[in-house]
Amino acid sequence: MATIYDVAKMAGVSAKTVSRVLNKDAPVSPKTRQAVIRAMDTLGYVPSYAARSIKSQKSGLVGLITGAISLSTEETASHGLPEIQIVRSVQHVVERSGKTLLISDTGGRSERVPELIRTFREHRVEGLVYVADFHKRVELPLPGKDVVTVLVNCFDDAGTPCVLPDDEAGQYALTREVIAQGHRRIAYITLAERQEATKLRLVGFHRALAEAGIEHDPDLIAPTDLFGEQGEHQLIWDAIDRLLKNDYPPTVICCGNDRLAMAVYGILRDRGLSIPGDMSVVGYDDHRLVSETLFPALTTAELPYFAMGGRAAEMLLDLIENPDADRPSDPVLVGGQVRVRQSLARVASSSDVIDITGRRNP
Amino acid sequence: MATIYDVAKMAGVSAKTVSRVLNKDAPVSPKTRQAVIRAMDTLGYVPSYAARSIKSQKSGLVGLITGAISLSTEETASHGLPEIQIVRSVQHVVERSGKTLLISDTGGRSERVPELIRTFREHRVEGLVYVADFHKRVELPLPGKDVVTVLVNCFDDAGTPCVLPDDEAGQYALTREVIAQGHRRIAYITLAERQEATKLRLVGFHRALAEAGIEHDPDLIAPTDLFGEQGEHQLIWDAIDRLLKNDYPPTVICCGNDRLAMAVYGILRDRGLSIPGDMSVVGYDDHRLVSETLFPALTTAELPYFAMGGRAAEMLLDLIENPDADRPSDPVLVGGQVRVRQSLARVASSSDVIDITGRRNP
DNA sequence: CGGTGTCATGACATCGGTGTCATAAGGCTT
DNA sequence: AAGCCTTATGACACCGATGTCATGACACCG
Repeated sequence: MATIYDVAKMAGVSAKTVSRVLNKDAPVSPKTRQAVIRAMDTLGYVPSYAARSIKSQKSGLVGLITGAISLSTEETASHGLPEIQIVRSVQHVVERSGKTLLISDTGGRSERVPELIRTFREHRVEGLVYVADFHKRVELPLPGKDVVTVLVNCFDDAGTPCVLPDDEAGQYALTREVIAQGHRRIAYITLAERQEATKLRLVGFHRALAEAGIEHDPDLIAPTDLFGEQGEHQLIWDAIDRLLKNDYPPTVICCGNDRLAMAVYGILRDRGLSIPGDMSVVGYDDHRLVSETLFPALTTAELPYFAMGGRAAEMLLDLIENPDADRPSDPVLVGGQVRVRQSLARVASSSDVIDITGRRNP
Repeated sequence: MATIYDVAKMAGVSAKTVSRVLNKDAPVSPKTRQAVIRAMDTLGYVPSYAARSIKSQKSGLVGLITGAISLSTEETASHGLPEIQIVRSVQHVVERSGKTLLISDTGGRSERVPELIRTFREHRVEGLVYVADFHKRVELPLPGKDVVTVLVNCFDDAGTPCVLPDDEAGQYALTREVIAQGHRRIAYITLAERQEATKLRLVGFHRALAEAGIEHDPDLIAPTDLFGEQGEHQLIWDAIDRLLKNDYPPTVICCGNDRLAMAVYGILRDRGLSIPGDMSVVGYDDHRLVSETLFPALTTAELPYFAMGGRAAEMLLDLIENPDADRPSDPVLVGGQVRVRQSLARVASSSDVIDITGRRNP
């Protein structure tokens, strides 16, 4: 590959002059500039980033680590949640800033993280982004003070800057929408309770119910601990079975995520219920592949992965620019939209009437 | 960040000796080695890749471009197909070889490709992988002879080495499985006919039918041109409507992909048909999120993205090692498994009986 | 005891750029 | 015409590693 000296020789000038043409940091006579540019074109010259960066002490690189990054040996059969959206938006923002993103995937083997960090440090990355596959607490080996770090979709106890989905607000808004459609008997099949998102969303769920004066009925909450194992359909079947056998069965089932809603669709119909005629179904995530394709299309709350990634990247670039500015100690929460689609039906006011008698909502 | 000179000074040796400890390319006395290692640890020293690579003339970098990379302005609302699996496996193989992968995403704006290539050349990548979101023909700006290139999930007219899914064999094997379950009236809702995959899979489909002595019935083929626009549910509804109104309706519907199958599930049930009791459904892709979660779980053919990425990465690394070896001029085809799940039912031999009378299979 | 070989180590050049400073050429002032 | 300023350009050092070659210390041999 051609070097700046090859270009200089061909153009009959010094290397420094070529450098000036490249960087436009000093005047060059039009005639010389032309000759230099012609030589660069002829040789297909592209300046070497490596050579530049040893001199300038700036690598222009940012690292990103993704893929089941928790160091605790926790089962994490992440079922293809599109955390890739986070990566895409980080990429987008970083690239637009003129820097280059190095992406590493642990492939679920979190013990490799230190090794990846070492590689990043060899490349002198100026910043690091950690992306988790779902909202979780993590304990991470940090790269050191000279590499600023931002966490996305996860947080640690060390107070590392982080960007998180606002699960509480999301579930709250979604549940309000369900209530606005007249529903009063609202079931909720949650994900594993130990998940951060589950805890927060339950808070939002209950807040919306309380605000609407709907009393909490524990029989309508069905926790499921799914992690993509065999037999998870059976678990969901049982949960639904219990809900339907309730004396006052629900008119809508809220699901912990869109994937769960997909399974619920099949099971409800297998039991002869139509959606949303006999039962409304609501998801969470707005996993477009699922929510838009299911028939009928799924009402759900957006997990704002794209926005989160962008926000995190901007924070990181800012921290790289001003390393001494005091970093926000609180997590940055990003809210998402509620997407109302056909799976949520308006229910007749009969329940409202009964509501008034005080019998159905004890 | 500490340099090799800082380490040398602290250890009381020359930089070259530190280099020798790092690279183990010459004997160093145990005592000196200890002192050097202690100094490296104290300073948190990590050698600079940039400095190394200008000297060695090897960057140790491989570039990857993904995201709607066709240069023709073609509508490509890729609906989240997990081509990310390709990227993951390329990453895995490249990383294991000791090199580092640079990933760029065009974000659907293919006109940015030349710009991305320039950035890669600035970083002196030794090889380049192009990943397409679905099996397609492309016309690409190639980076030049000093950067070997491999295409994945796409091919060009210039004979660039490429790795493709064996769509013909996949659909053939899948259809054989359907036939083995006793089905004779087999419908096929295809994707857009201009897609490479569609053409090839139709060939495999017909080959399997012909081998089983089942005559081709054009009324059972329903092409749909879906690209995630509004109203695509209506298109699928119409296609199914036509199939069901057939005098001899099908006992199974094969779908162009798993996403389509997901929509078909909903529509069939909305019409009161149970799956697979009244109608079997078969997909393509083995998009696990969909195929395993749908109830009942979906029978489908694997699109071997993971294997394809690994294969492509190995090819590329090989080409980097031996740039002069004659490259394979034919596409490398990678086959996938057939995944039989509950959505495909065995049909009673009644059809076999009728088969013999020759009335149902005209 | 001098010569020779081995081992451990260092001085210095080099890779491809950029920052610093010097200098030649030309135009303007007085 | 001498002096001065501006403009365009080049020589050289430097960034952080590694390759080449030299050198000093020491052991071994005859």
